[in-house]
Amino acid sequence: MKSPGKKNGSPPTIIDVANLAGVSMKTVSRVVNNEATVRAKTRERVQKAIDSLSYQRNVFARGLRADRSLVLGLLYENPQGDYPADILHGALAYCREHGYHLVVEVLRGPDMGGQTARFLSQTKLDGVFMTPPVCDNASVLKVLKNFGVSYVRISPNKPKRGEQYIAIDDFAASKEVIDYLISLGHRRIGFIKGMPGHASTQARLEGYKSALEGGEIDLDESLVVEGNFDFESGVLGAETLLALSEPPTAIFAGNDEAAAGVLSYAHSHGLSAPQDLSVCGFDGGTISKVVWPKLTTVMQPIRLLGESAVRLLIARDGNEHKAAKPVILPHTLIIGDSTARR
Amino acid sequence: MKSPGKKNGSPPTIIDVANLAGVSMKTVSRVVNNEATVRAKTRERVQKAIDSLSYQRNVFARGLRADRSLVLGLLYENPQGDYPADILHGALAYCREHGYHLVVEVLRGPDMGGQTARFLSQTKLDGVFMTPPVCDNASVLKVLKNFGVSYVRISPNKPKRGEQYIAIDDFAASKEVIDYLISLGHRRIGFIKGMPGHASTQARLEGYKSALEGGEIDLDESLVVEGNFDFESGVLGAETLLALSEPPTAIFAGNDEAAAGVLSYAHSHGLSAPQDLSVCGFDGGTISKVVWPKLTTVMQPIRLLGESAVRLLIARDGNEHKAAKPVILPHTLIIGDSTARR
DNA sequence: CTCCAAAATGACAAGGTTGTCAATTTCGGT
DNA sequence: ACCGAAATTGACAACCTTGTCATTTTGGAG
Repeated sequence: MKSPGKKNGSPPTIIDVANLAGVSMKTVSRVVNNEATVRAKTRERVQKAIDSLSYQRNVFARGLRADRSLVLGLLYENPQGDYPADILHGALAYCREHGYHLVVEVLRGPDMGGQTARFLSQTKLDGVFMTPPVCDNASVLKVLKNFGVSYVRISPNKPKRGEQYIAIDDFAASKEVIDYLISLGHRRIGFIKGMPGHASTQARLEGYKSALEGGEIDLDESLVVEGNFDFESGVLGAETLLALSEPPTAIFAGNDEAAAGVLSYAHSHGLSAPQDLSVCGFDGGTISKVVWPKLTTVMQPIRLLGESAVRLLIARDGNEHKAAKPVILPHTLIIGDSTARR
Repeated sequence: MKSPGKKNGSPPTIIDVANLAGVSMKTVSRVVNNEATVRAKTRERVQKAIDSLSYQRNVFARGLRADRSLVLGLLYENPQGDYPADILHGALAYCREHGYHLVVEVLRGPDMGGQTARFLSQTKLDGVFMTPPVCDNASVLKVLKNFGVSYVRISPNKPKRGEQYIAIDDFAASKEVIDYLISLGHRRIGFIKGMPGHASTQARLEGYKSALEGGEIDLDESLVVEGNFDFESGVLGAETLLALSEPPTAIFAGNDEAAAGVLSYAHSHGLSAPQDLSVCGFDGGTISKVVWPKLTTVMQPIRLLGESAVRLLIARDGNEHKAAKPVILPHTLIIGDSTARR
């Protein structure tokens, strides 16, 4: 079963297209690469030939000749859980659509910069994108600059003006959650922080504070406890908060996994949610849907994060100094069964 | 910061190595490709030159010239959830280690064979691996054979003797779970099946039956209900089972997600696990750890599945008729908090 | 020591694309 | 209709590796 339009076994080359369209192979190359200096009429004729032969450029020949490799890199630290997996899925889908490949490198330990350097010197990459905490690692960023590799940061810590990054509006999303809890009559709301150093940890805390202020509730520092985005920190956070002399009636955990920890602690101590305690998470992935009760949470478009990162890198690939505007993706407040009127 | 040993900007080529070692580039090529006909002494000299220049062969030039592309493919249907993500992770890691790339293709709808054919005619692949249900799709397998692409099936339905596939021993694992429940004193054990057509669905059911037999418990068909590996089917399964005039004291769901559904149904109907009902899952991923109570489940080495698939493909790439032995990976019974003595 | 087969090595081309730069065409202004 | 500048197109080399096939070297038998 051969694909239609082929005369012999081997796939059509740029020369076949050129012959059919009656132009030189260089002009075909120009069309394929979307270069500007081709007359519309010529372009159309070439495109028709491309379609009729279902020509696809040979990735290897291109990679060999051009300076671009058509390979992008994803750097991250912790390959567990929904978050990186979804990023990866989104990125892969978009890469494939556009003929790019994706290599993944997991960075670990103290010398991330060195690992990055080794990685880059072995693989010629057209661009790199990173999730926290890698995207906030100074030595990694330095190496990337030295190698002249363009990069996109996902949810970075302190993005500089004009730097290319992608994020959601953690501040606003967090504020929405707390506003919702306040609207349900809650006035003592616990907050379990995310991983220290993560940009979103800080932004979500600010959103929390801002919402309290808007609701004319005084901030009680004892209601804000440490955490790091995992199940165990949810358990510990709940333990601390519920041991207070005046415990909270609602807890906003740093993310869904931590919220699951809160639920778990509550259940095992005879508290039922949402009757005795309202719980909110953040992420909106699988976890929020399989725990009982289903979490009220913020849905992040995580796949879209990965997809957007790749889109930006591909758009920039070649066109060196494209304006680098940050991309802020939309979020959605999901009302689950884990929150109730006080 | 350049990598050590490079004189100018561009990386060393096979010619640089040849000059340094005092041989022809062809001989270097032979060493790099581990071909047999190189004298030990020569090989050593070349290897030293390779090391001192930290030469790495250009993937594109190789791909262009050689018949092999160094690209493997992963075909699957449903890119959601832990399972495919973990497969992908394991596969990607091993690919990178060995200089291979990985492209991912999601097949959907009725014409999987046609999609596969289109995919293969566009990309020269050195091998393909598939998860269920793609790996059981007859038209896909036929297309793969027609194209002469070697493939590995993960958890296939009816593997033929001598065919290359990877799986865990679902039968034994399931039996272990039921044996454990029996050892806790349970005698009425509900079983929620997995997705129809999946090999593991059948194997786990057989394991269930075998264990009952071993425990001298008569099979009650009403305790076995349909399902399809998702949360909702766990909810529905629990509803059906718990509505029986003589309901089960323990339920073994098809996988963790379905088990989470069972827990959810139980909780919302005033039953607490494990006191009123023991629940078991299957997979051992994130879900089993974030629900309350933590699930008793079977841990599958999912990442290892992906890694092994790639390992087999790479080993076979080139050496056409390597003996194709099935690979059975080990599983582990994880005792959680969702099961208790009856 | 010579000869021969087998083993080891080398010379050269080919693979499909894009960069460079030269050649040709187009088009606005006279 | 003609000129010159700008736009468009084309010829050819180069990218790096491996397959083919010829050549050289090795090592053992005579």
